[in-house]
Amino acid sequence: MSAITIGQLAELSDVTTDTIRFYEKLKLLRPWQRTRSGYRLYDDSAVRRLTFIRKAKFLGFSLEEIKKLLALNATNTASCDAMLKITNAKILETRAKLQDLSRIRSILSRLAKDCPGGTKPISECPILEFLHSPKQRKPISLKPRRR
Amino acid sequence: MSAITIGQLAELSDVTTDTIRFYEKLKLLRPWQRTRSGYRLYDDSAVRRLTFIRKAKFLGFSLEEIKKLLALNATNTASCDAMLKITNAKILETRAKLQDLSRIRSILSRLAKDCPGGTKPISECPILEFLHSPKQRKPISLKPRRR
DNA sequence: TTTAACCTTGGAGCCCACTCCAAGCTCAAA
DNA sequence: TTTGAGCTTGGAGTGGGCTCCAAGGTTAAA
Repeated sequence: MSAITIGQLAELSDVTTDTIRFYEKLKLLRPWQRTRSGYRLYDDSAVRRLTFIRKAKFLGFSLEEIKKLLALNATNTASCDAMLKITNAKILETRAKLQDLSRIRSILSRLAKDCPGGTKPISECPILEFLHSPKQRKPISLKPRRR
Repeated sequence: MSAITIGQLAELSDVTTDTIRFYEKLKLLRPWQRTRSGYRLYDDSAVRRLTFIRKAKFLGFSLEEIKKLLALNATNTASCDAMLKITNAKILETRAKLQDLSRIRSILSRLAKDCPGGTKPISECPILEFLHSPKQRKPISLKPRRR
């Protein structure tokens, strides 16, 4: 069992010491113990825990959500079902974002295609025209579904 | 030329008066004039300007970027080319975000597919296993398989 | 004339996930 | 023993886009 300092943990986990202390404040991570002088000491499980946090963050979970994931992980009563439910919810969330973004991309692409570019005066630019037009027109619909 | 108050403009544009004042602070929008008592008065062009801002925001432009768009729009020397360039940059940006999200979705989907759900103890959950694994390993690659 | 709704300003607060700082203590190497 | 890197704490700042508030002035309708 190797005890490491916060700086070493930071190095190993590719985060800053500030981030580790910040996670501690949010109760995501606690040092295994402290030296008499108050230095935080961590064991290997801290590295695994930080890996967990980083990967979950990468998948789009907020730190609050990650806290729940870690809590779930710590129980021995919970079943896979719980994780699957959370994952499915995140999939839906991600799909919704993808759809929004994809709609935006297609609008932008159409505008770029319609814009002649070159030296045509900007007063006739179809992109600016679109941005000024009060409502979505037939071929391009605007409303985000939620809000 | 109908002069309207900030409240009426807000109503017409579906934003709050606070937002309008906030945009004014950022120099995105100025009242056409003030009454003697200091009330802001707007004309129709303010509605169009707010429409412009809302639509550009929807397309993913930041308020700072929108300021530049509005400036461009106000010149009579600029050409379509400038708008096209900005639009193409935003398309690239959007595509990058789409790719990131799409990668995340495919990882999540794969994890959901691999998780048996039901009452299987969470200690054997492949999703948690993935979150703990230090690097992407063989069976679950972070790279999308197809595309 | 009264009242309620509207407007004014400056400034603070919010969300999220950090990031930076100051003042001081501890530790390992030379 | 000295030096310099590393650690401690609490608190403030960042960014983007608002959102809310207090204290007071203005306006339109009844």
